[in-house]
This record gives sequence, structure tokens and C-alpha cells, in this order.
Amino acid sequence: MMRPMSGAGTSAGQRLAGARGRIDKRRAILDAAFTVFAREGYAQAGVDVIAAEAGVAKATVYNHFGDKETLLRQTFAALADSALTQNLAAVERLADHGGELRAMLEDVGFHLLQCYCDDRSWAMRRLLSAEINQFPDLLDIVQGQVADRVTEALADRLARLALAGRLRTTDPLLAAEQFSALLSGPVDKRSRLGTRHVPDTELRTVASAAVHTFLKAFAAEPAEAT
Amino acid sequence: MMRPMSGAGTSAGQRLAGARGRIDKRRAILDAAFTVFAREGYAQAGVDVIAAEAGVAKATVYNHFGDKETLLRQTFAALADSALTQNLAAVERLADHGGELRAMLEDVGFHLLQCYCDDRSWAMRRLLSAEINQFPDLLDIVQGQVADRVTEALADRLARLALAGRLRTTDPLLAAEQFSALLSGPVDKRSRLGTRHVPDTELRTVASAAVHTFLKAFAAEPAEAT
DNA sequence: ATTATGTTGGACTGGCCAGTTCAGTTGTGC
DNA sequence: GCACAACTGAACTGGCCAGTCCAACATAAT
Repeated sequence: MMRPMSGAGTSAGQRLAGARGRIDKRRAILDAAFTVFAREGYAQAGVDVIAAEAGVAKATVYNHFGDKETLLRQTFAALADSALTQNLAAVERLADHGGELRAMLEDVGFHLLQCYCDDRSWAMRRLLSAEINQFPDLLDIVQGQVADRVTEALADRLARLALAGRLRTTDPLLAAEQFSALLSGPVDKRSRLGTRHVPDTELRTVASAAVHTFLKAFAAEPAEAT
Repeated sequence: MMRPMSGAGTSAGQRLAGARGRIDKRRAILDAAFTVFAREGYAQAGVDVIAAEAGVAKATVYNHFGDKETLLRQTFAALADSALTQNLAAVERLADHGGELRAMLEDVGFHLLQCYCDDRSWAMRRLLSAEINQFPDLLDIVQGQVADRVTEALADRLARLALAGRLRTTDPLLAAEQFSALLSGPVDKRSRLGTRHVPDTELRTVASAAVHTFLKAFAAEPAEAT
């Protein structure tokens, strides 16, 4: 029938065409797998359906991943990887370049919330919840490789702000945890487990409220009026 | 074989024995269903297995609930009902009887965390996450009937404290949301999606930290040193 | 006793799906 | 040109399970 991949591959670069085609298919399968897993659940998801979604034969899926279980793990690994990058980028906005502290915190909070509310992000958490009993090791991939590192990175930044005298805290890790909690907690209810899309303006409102409370607790100055 | 239910039923009250036996079986099935759903997931859970766990024939399950889907819904309804009762009981500990505010908040926080960390509570949330795509209405049962009401009740209590001049806030609902967030957020990471049991001492620590931050933001007095 | 209702175990149907196999195709490196 | 590796489509096996049906049994009310 149609064989778009190989055709497209050769048009781009002949020497890499074979490998490129293979790699592209791998990515296509991982993407399709996540889409279908997220939509139907791991057990419900048929490998045939994933293959169709990826535009690939079922045998090719088994060729790349061996069985459904490792396909799930690889899917999570790929996902966690991209989530980590995005979250760290958000945290890195928190630097001590003399700007106004409140605005900076709100900015970081907003971008963290955007990561948190991303469709794929919600789908991943739901899938993890669903399969945690059958595959406890998935939790290590997600929490150990992503959530913990992000919190740690955030704690680092807060510690430097405390050292610079702009925040007051003896436990930056606790501050980071509570900052995250103030962000994600209120948004949890509003997004109905990721079912409802939360618009950016609402995210900014939540971020602003979170920072307001956070600064009352941790600001170096006695906290100005609101 | 064995027929323990009817025997136990008649020993209690002859007239109700039939009905009682039936009701007991209904409860047994609901309990078993939740156990198995939680352990294996909705799709994976065999109705035969649930029946066996309940000590009942498979046909009896269909007799009571018609099909697997309504069994799931009834299971959630029963669960949400009991969760609501427990949570409201925890919130009601927050009354304005002149006691020390901080201690009272820590007490409420601790008991809310106990509800939140209960095994069945975690299992319910995981199951909900897993099946939200196929059964979006389950969310209304859980969030609409439980979470929202609890937050509302908490907001009521906080409003009365504010009115009595013991807290300072113009938005008790926001305060309630942030209080909940400061409690559940830090515990989320520690409990590994309910996989790990969090000991009471740790819950007290988290509650104490949450109240500490909360009071810095919302206490009527400028906040004493810690 | 009889009737009605609920329960039981077991057998049975129809459908779904992971994973395999295979014969045939395509593009690449040499 | 040839050999090689990946890919394809399709058929096939074996296992699992929701939901139904049935003949026999228990219990309560009349």
C-alpha cells in the first residue's frame, strides 16, 4: 500500500535513510503507544491499535520492543525525559538578577503550572496511578527521575535567594515542597484530573495566590500590604 | 457447602433474617469488588474473582448489580459516602472554643491527613485516575460529593475564625484550598502514590509544618517567632 | 405443604487480544 | 547485480473473561 516513511527518508538524506527510517518508526511507535495507552489504558490498549496509530505493522512493534510490557516502560522513560527537561527549564527562570522577587516567583510558578497541566503530563500521571500496582518500578522512573529532581533544583534556587537575604528560611527543601504544593493543589481541583483544560489566565491567578501566601511565610521583609 | 450468612442472620433476628442476609451479601460484594478492583484494576478484575472474594456465586453478583459497570459505580458511591463522613468528622474538630489556635489547626490537619492517607482512600483515587477516561461521571461522585464539600466545610470553619478575629483573610475558600494543599502536597511525594505507608509521626510533622506556614500567612497576630 | 424469592455451582457462548509465524516486499551497502 | 536487514499483511494459536442459562437447593411467608 502506502509507504511514506521510506520515501520521505530518502528524499532527506540517502546515507541515513535506513537508520533514520528506523529511528523515526521507533519514535512514531512510542508516540502512538502513549496516545493509545492514555486513551484506553494499558490493559485495554491493543498492540494492533498502537501499530495502526503509528502507521506501522504489528510485527514491527514487536521487532523494536519485544513485548507490550517493555513498550510501556520505554514509553514512560521517553515521557519522563521530556517532562524533566521542561520542568527544569521552568525552574531555571528563578535566578537572582536583582529583579522584583514577587514577579519572578509568579513567573516560575506559572511556567511550572503549565508543565503540570500539560495534557501529556496529566495523562502520564493517570497512567502511572492506574498501573502502579502491576508495575511499581514505573514510579521510580517518574518520581525519582523527575519530580524529586525538580523539587531539588527548586530548593537550590530558593537556598541561593535565602543566602542573598531575599528569603528567610532554614529549610529550602521544605520551602520548595510547600511552594509546589501551593501551586498544584488548587489547580488539581480545577482541572478535574486533567479532564478540563485550565486556561492560562487561571493559572496566573493560582500562581499569584500561591506566591502571595508563600511570600507572607518566607519573605525577608515583614511582607508588604496586599 | 458452607452457608454462614443465613445462620448468623437468624441468630440475630428471625424476621429480618432474609433481608439481612441479602443486605450483608450486598455489602460483602461491594467490599470484595473494591478490594479486587483496587488490586487488579477494573478491566483486569474478573467478576468470578470478586464473587469468590465475597464468598458468593457469580450469578449472585449479577443478581444484585446487573453488570460489571454498575457494580463499579455502586462501589464508588459507597466508598465516597464513607470517605465524606470521615473527612467531615475531621473538619468538625475545628471549632472556636477558646483553645490555642495552632494546636487546633495541627489537630485538624493531622486528622485530615489520616483520611487522605488511608489505604482505601489512595486506592480510590488511583482507581479513579485509571478509569476517568472510560467513566467520566465517577469524578462527579468523588470530587463533587466529597472533595468539594469538605473544602467548603473547612472554608466555613475558617470564615468563623476570621469573623472572631483569630484569622485574617478575605477569601476563606482560598485559605481552605491552600491549607489542604499544604497538607496533601508534601505527603504525596512521601507516600509514593499510596504504595508506602506513612507513619503517624510523619503526618504530625507535615501537619505542623503546614500550619506553621499557614499561620504566617493568615494569623491575626503578626505571627510569633518559631 | 406450597409458593416465591434468592442462592449456588457449573457449563457454555461469543468476543477480544498477546504474541508467533511466514511468505513476500523494499531499500541499502558492497 | 547480490545479500542483508528491516518491514509488511495476514493468518493462526492459546488464553481470558463478561454475561447467560439451568437444574437443584434453602429459606420465609401464607
